[in-house]
Amino acid sequence: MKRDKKTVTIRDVAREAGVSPGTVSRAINGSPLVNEKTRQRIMQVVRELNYTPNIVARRLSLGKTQTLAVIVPFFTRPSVSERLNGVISQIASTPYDLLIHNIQTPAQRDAGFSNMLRADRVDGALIVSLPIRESEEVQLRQADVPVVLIDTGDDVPDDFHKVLVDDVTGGRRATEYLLSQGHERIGFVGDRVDNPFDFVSSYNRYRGYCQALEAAGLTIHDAYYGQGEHGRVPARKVASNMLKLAEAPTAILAASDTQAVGVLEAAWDLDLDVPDDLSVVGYDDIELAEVMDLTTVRQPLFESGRLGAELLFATLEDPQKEPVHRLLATELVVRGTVSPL
Amino acid sequence: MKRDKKTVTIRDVAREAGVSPGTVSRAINGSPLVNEKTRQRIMQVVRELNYTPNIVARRLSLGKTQTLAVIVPFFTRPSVSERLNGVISQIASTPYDLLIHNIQTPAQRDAGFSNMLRADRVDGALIVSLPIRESEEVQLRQADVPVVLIDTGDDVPDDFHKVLVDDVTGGRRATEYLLSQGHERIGFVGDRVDNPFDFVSSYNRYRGYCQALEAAGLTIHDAYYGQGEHGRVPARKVASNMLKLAEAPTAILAASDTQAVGVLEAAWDLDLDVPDDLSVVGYDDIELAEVMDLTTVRQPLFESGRLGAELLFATLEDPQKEPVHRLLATELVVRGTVSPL
DNA sequence: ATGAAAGCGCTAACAG
DNA sequence: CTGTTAGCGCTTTCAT
Repeated sequence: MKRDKKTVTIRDVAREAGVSPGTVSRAINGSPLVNEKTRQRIMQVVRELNYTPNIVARRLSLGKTQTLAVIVPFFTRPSVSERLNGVISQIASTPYDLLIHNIQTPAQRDAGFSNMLRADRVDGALIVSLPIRESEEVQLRQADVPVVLIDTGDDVPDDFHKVLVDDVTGGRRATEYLLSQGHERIGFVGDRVDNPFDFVSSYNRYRGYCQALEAAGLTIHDAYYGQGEHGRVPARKVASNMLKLAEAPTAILAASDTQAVGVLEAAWDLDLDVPDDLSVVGYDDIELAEVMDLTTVRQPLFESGRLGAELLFATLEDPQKEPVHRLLATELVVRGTVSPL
Repeated sequence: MKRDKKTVTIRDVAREAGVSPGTVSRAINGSPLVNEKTRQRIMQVVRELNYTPNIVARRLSLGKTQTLAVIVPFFTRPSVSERLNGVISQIASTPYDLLIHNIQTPAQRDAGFSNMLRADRVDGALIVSLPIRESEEVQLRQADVPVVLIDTGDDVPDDFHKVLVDDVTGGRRATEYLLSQGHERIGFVGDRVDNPFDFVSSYNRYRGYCQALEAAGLTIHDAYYGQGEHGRVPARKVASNMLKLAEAPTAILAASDTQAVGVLEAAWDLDLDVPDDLSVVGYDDIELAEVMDLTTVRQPLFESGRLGAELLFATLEDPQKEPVHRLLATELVVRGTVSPL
C-alpha cells in the first residue's frame, strides 16, 4: 500500500482489459456469471500487470478479516508450542492469517483480551493454556467473535467451546501407578497454587494425586506437596528440600516433564539413584522425557491445538453452533524412572 | 465487522457529539487542531458508546497495515522458537500485529514468499533461519516491503539487512577446543548437506571444523563426517555407525544440541562413557544442554531475533537505510562432556 | 477550530 | 453476462 511505488489496482486491470472493475472482481473471484472469453482476457491482463488484489480493501468491503488470533502464554514452553503447532498446521491449509499474541506480563494479558477479540481485527480467536479470570470471562462473552478455549476454561461456564485435557485423571492415574508399584510416600512437585497467571493445570494434577491417595486410604501430607515457580531450576530446589525430609518420599510425581527433570537433578545432587532410591514420574511427554527415559503421562498436545482450530472453523461456519466440549484423554508412558518399592 | 450486530462507527460518535466525523478522527488521533472542550466531549461520547475505530478501515485509509510477518521453518525447534521469542518481545511494545508463517512443506514455502511479502498485507517481514533460494532472492528484491534476514542469507548479496551468527567460527572454535584437549580423531555429526530446505548452518559449522583440522595439519576423513536428517534419533544412528569404526573418533562435535544428545545416546548404547571414552560438544546451548551437562557452543538466539526486529523497525522509519549486517559471536560453554585425551 | 467532500481498493446490489 | 453505483469506516485535504 505504498503510495509512491504505484500499485496496480483493479481499475488498472479493468481499463486494460476493456471491462468494468465489477467484472474484473467477478472474474477473479470465480463468479459463474462472467463470460469465459472475458474471464480469459481479464486473467491475461492480471498476469501481465502482475495484479494482486489489495487484501485490506477486500477485507473492509467484505466485512471479514480473514484473520484468526491465538492468545497464548509463554509460547516457548515445549508443551505450549506443540499445541500452537497443532493450531498452525490446521490453519495452514486455509486462507486465514494467524496473529500470535504471546503473554508474559499482565499488560500483555490485558492488551490481548481487549485487542484480539474484536471483530474489526479478527474473525475468531483461540485461547491456549491461559486460565480465564472472571473479568476476562465477561470480555469473552461480550466479544463479537467466536472463541475456542484450548487447555483452559474448566472453571468457566459451559457456554464456551473448549478442548480440555483431563488433568485430574492424568494426575490420578500416575499416582495410582506409583501406588501399584508399592509406593506410599509419594511427593508432588508442581507450580505454586497462587502463581501470577493463575495456571491451574498443575493444581488439577495435584487434585488427581490426592484422589488416588485418598482412595488408597493414605493421608495427604503438606510436606509432600512441593510448590515452586514453573521450571526446572525451582523444581530442583523444591524436590531437594523434600528429599531431605526425615521421612523422604520414595517417589515423586511432577506436574510437568520440565519439573520432573528438576527432580531428577535433585536426586543426582543427593546421590540418590533413580529409580532405585527414588521413582519419578513426569507429565506431558515432551521430547525431553524420552531423552531422560522418563516415565510420564502423555497428553495430546498437538491434537488439542489442531482440534481447537478445527472447532473454531466449524463455529465460523455456524456461529449458532451449540457449545462443544472435548475432553481428551491422557496415557501413561512407562519408561525407566519408576521401580517397584 | 459483523454487519448484523451493529457496530459503532465514527459517524455515530460524531452525531452524538454534535460534530463531524473528521473532528472525531482528529480528536482520537491526538491532532493539535481541535479545541480542548470539543475533544473532551468527543472522548466522553467515545467512552459512552464504547467506540473503537475499525482497524481495517483505518489501514485502508492510511495505506499501512500495521502488521509484520515472520517466515520461519519448524518453529517448534527450541533454537528457532527462542529466536522467535526475541522477535515477539521486541514487537510486543509496539502497535504492530505479528503474522506467523510456519514452513514445513514446499507449498508453505512458496505461499509464504508470495503472500507475506506484499505491501497490502504487511509493512515488513522477517525471515528466520530459512535459507534463501535464488528464485526467492528475486522475490525478496521485488518485494515492496522491507525485509530483514535472521540467521540466514550469508550467501545472498549484501544489499539485504541481515543478522547472522558466525557458524563457521563457532564450529572452528569448538574443534580447536577439542584439539587443545589432545583429541585428533574428531567426528562431526550434522544435517545432510542436501537437505530439502537447503539448511546450511550445519554445513557452515562443519566448514569451521575443517578449518581447525587443517590448521592443525590433520587430514579430514569422510568417515568422520556423519550426515543425517535433523534430529536426535537420526543423529543417534549416524553417531552409532561412526563409533563402530575400527578407528573410531575420540570426540564428536554435533551441529546442534539436539543432535549432540543423539550422540550421547549412541555412546550409551555402546557402553561408552562420556567423557571418559568419548568427548561430545553440542551447539546452540538450549536448555537441554544444561540438563545434559553438555559442553556446547552458545549462540545468542533470543538476541538475534530481537535485533532483527529492531533493525526492521529502523528500516520502517527510514526505508532508504543502508543495508545493515550484524554478525553475532558465539561462545564456548564448557561443561562436563569433554575430557582431555 | 471545524465541516464537507473526496478517496483508499474492493465487492455487491441493481439495472439492463 | 456486464456496467454503474453505492457503500465498507476511516483519514485528510480544502475550504471557511
